[in-house]
Amino acid sequence: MGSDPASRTEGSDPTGLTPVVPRDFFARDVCVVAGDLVGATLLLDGVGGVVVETEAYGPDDPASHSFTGPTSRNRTMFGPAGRLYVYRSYGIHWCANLVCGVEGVGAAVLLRALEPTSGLDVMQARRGVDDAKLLCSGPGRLTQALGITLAHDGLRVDRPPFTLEPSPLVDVVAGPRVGITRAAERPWRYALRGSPFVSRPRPRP
DNA sequence: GGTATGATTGACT
DNA sequence: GTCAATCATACCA
Repeated sequence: MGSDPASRTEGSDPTGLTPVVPRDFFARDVCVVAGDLVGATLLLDGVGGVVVETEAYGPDDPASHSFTGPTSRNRTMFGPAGRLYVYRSYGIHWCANLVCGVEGVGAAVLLRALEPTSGLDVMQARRGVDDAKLLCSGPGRLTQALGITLAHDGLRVDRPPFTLEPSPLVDVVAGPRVGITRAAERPWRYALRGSPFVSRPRPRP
């Protein structure tokens, strides 16, 4: 004991060690978190890599699932920050988001791409491809490689089976979001500059 | 009740 | 470049 509660994550920690994710990391503006997540290392059961591409979906955002209010699908978005919001995309893929901001507002960061660093063999088996650039370069590919499904919806990303280790000092670039029709002009897509592992090489014209 | 849409991917021309 | 797969949700009658 004796450490500042504000510097610790919620819940008990049997190790007594300092958590790598500050408790308030996700309780900030969704665009700031989306940028700060670039460079972070995300693992699920030891499988994953470095986040190289994210997108922010905020309140008052016509492109966000939260725009029309809570539903059975998006209720996790309106819960506590730092949890996983998983939804089915195009009836085929899973997409993973990290809930941000003040509880009840409905903001989240879409994980769009990772640079694979751990458990390459597991990801290759799940994806059915060997090329590292095809393992996690896209929101649907990323969830398939890590094994994320609706079963992970609502779980905290800073506790097992997940680990998240943010990393400062990365060169982040921003551009328009991908694959949306509404509010498409907002530059809320963030990526690691020059990374060959992003889902699209450059922002769309 | 029906029908259109989508924060995607992979296969194909 | 085009297009199908596949289904929960949104919207309309």
